[in-house]
Amino acid sequence: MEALNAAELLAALGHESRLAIFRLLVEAGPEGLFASAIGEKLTLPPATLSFHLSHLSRVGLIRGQRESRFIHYSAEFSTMDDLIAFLTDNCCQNEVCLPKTAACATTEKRRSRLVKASTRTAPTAIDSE
Amino acid sequence: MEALNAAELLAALGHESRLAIFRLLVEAGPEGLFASAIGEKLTLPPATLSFHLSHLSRVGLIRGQRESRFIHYSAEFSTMDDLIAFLTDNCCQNEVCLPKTAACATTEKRRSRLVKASTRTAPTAIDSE
DNA sequence: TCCATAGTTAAAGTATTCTCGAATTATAAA
DNA sequence: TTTATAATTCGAGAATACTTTAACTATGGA
Repeated sequence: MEALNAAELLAALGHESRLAIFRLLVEAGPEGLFASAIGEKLTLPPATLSFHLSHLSRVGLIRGQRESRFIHYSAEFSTMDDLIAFLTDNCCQNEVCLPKTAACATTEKRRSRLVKASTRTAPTAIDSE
Repeated sequence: MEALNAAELLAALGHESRLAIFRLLVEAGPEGLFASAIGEKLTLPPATLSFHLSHLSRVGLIRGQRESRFIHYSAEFSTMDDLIAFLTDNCCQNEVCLPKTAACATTEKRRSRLVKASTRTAPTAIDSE
């Protein structure tokens, strides 16, 4: 996987159709789904579906693999994980967070998996493994 | 806070400047920062900064509060938390995830805090308390 | 009151993204 | 072969989003 921009990942998910596709694949788990199944569930025209699938693939959130005439898509869980880690990393300057902010509480657990890539004032890239 | 769309939250974060603003505020913690301090750190023209601050405010990711001549912004941690919960909710159909997918592992911990709002094929809203 | 500062809003131009029909590629079956 | 199916790429129009200058509002101090 390439070094990628967190903003790019978030922008990719920041669209109803792409988010729906991604959630479908997250729910489906490692087995994933065929493109046609996704298209049926979401009733998207083939060209539109393909556009969004390739966008999600490009940023590394999903992965497609041809199987005979079909293409089999699955979520890239590690990318999602890196993204979540990025969002919560260095939360509250690593001080103890307020009771409500569970997001911060998980930061420590994720930290070990985190590839450090963000500078403090210009957060930019996530290097995946 | 209003019922909001997860895609809207993600789209709001899916822009370099807004993500940088948000991360700055996440790092700053509950104390937050003045708008002017954000502008200086990121060197954004006032109008541009204001545009992005109001976008982030509108979707509920940050909050601004006037303090004399300054406006004091802080991250809405609960919104970020809801968003992360949404992303990982129902991951792998709640089966045990592969070793790598820590995002799934945290789903259970977050579930208790989750306001159920997503339908399976058309994920849409996050109701924040 | 008048001026300076912090920040927002308005408006308009520019750029980017989204959608979907039509054409195209890849595979498989008749 | 020829035909059918699964999916992608092309291309052009429509819709959104981004940036910026200029004008405006709000607050505080001289």
